[in-house]
Amino acid sequence: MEIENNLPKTFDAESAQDKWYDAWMKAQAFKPRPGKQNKTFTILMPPPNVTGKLHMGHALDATTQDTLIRYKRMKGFETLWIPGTDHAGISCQSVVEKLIWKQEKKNRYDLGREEFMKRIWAWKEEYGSEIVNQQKKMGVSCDWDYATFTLDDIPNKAVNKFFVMMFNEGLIYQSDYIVNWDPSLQSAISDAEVEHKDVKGFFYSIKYKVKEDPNQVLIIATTRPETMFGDTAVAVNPNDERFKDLIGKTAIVPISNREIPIIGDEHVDMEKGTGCLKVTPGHDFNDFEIGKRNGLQIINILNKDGTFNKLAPEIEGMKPKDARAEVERILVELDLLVEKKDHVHPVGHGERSDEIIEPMISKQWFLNVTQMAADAVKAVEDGDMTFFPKGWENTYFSWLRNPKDWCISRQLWWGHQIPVYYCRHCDHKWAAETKATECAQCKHPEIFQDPDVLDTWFSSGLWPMSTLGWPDEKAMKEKGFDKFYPNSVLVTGFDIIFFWVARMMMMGMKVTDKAPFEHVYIHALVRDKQGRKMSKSLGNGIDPLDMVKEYGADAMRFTLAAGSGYNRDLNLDPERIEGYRNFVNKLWNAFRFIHPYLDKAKDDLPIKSEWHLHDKWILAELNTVAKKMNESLDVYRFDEASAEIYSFVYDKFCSWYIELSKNIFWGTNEREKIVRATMLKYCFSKVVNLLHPIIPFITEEIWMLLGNEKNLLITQEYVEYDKSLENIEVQEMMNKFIEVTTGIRNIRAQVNLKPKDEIDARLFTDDKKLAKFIYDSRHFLKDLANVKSGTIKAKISEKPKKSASLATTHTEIFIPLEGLIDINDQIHRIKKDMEKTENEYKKVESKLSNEKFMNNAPEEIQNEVREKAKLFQDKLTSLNEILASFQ
RNA sequence: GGGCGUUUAGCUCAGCUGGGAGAGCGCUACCCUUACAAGGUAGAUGUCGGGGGUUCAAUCCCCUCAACGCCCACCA
Repeated sequence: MEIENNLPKTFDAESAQDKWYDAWMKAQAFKPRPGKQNKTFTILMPPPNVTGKLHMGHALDATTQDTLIRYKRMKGFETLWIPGTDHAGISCQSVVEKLIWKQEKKNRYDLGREEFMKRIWAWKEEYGSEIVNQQKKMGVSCDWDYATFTLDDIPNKAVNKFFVMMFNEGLIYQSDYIVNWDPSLQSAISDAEVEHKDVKGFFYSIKYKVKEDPNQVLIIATTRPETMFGDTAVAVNPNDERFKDLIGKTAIVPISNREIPIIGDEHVDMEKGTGCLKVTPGHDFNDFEIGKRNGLQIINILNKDGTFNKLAPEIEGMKPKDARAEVERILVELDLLVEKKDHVHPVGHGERSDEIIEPMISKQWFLNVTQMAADAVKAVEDGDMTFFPKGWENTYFSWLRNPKDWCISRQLWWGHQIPVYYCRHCDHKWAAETKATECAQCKHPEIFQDPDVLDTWFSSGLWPMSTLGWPDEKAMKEKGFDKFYPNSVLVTGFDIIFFWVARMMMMGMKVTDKAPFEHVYIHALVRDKQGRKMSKSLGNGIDPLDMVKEYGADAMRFTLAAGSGYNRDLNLDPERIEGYRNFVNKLWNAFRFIHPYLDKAKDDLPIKSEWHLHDKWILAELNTVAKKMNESLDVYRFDEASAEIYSFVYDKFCSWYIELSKNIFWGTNEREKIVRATMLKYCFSKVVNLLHPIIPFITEEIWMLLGNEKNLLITQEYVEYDKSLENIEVQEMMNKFIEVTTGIRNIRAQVNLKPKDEIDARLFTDDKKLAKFIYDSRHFLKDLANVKSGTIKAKISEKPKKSASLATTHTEIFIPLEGLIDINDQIHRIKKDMEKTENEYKKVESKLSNEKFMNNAPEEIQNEVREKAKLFQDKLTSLNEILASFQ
């Protein structure tokens, strides 16, 4: 009989994606809704940059968080997933600056602050939402009504409020400091934004004359001779016998012929270079420290754009690279250059601009984080916040246990302008939450606001609160601050544990006294299949949207979930996505199989007495999977959860249960058909339910086709473990049955039987339950291994002669094929198996005969070993029997 | 230099509190069998990085060596 099937042979991912995303939105399925748990579950999405294009890191973020939120939603939590975007100060500003320069050959100063800001906002409005559309393609089920942009009104208020709080507590202060100056951005950037790269350069040895003794010359080694215009001392180690006498004397800086003191400072490494160090406090971090210790003068010889200023007249206007060459030329001319040799050394580069960073003195705002950092450490130590995997707390601690004050000002325009005002009239300086129009002290209207903006992470640190309305009381009420703060879990990559996690902890606890989340799940970083970082320069990036297009969002999500556990890297090979696309398709085709029988299926399971052994088995297996999936997802082991359901679908459901159903559907017993159809529908409902958090689209589609046109799967209750379905006995029996069936197939393959060749199988076992199980399943062996006839007898019975044979630990299998098989080949195979089994037997036997083992090993283990020994023995006996049958 | 981590099948990785080495992909052979060739059936492959120790028993615990990766510090 031909079965009509109007479903397409492959799953159409693309149309399902759009269809179901719209349906979920329409049903408002992403909005928080009280459930049976009577608890909330909140996730805060790490806000992608507005400049951004979706990359694999976002895809992983989206997959893990969406899987969690869908899982918890189905479990009956009142779930809220908050999306948002970040203004990304530096990178966004530089993108727009570059664009304007390209189109109009104008920089931001040409346009002026107001006009430039207008342009950047316009750019943001046009391109800033791109990433949101891309996220939707992947099925993220966040509540878009909560979407927040870091420069929105409320985050803005939050920033000002927090700033003023800290300012008034005296924790925010302004100081001259040596900062990492990015000449291309013309802004200070934080230590953490500086990336050190090895660069090929030279080590120059230069003569510095000593004033007091014209014959004496100090040889100073440096990689940066051009900074000598900023030298304000020469330092030697006070313990260095070679130079001890020089301390207190005066050195003369070459070229400019300035006189500078020779000082002693422990920092100087006697082994390194020549043991003499030129000290340039204005342009070197260590020298800055030396300068502070010794009260040295600071000379700034650089302009903001990184060129030299008039204090270095010989190289004024040059960039460091040219300046270095020029200084070298002059030194050679003056015969002051002793040596120049190749030298590779690390040089700081701006993470975003990739420009060489110049250490430079400037006035910056700082936040004293000493106490906040200590509190943030304590919260984790006390278990108020837990890292998954736990090891990441070390990274967190290592940052926060040695906190350096946070340089929070940036010389940019795009961002939150620092809410500090200055009065031109009375010189008063104050911080205000709302825009000031007159001096807080003398009421004079001639005031101006600090031109700098705050580090992007300043607003990011307040994100868990500001997205829920803080500090606006009305907004907090509307958004349910009290209900959803603290968040349940934060999902992010380890690269921003300090940048973001630590700062949210510090700031959140400062304001609310509570850690902003209970758990932090740190996922892997996505790399290419060779383990390299995906980057533009390597060109090895994989665009998630390309993958979605090619394989479907579900396939990509499953791949990412299957790769996410407690690992640190996720090496992604598109071939893996293809593999899981095949899995998605397998699921689809399994559904196509049951589809024609659905009209026979009842809504409720039949009474237990009607359950076939195979039914009991599949329900027990399904139940086991449900248990493991719940357990795994609870602790963020997406890899385990994926593997469980994957192997269930392939190795249990498709390979056996569906195969075992064909005989029934092709038979004539209508009642059996109804029972089986009901079972299949039931199992399939559970399977798509279990899979939904990971692959939402196909599961929602199948759920509908299973006859649930009115109820969306997204709002169903997640399958949980059910003790009444447990059935270890049937599971064991079925495993043996599978072993026997595979054994028969194995023999068929060995002797090159064609699938069409029918066989007669003679089975011998002493396991009576198994014998009955096989007998009850005898009709199925026709479909499974093309067994036409056969017998099951006790092992003691007479065996057929010269058959193709094989033994398991419980059953001997004989396929009488005399004349068709090579007897020697058979004997060879049996002997080989025997050898292997003997080896295994010896291993366990040696344990049993080991007195120490018998005295020390726990009884449980001893029993297990005894059990194994018996099984191997049984198998050996069987193999001997078979061998005898060839005599 | 300081810290963290990794090393298990050709590739990517899993192996929880020690007790017979696993998965996916790839590979080989046979099969277009009425859900699926994006498939089926069967199969091969590992001194669990090296060395030492603890233990009745070590892929798992301890020490040590090696290789690799990441983070931090470092422009003499």
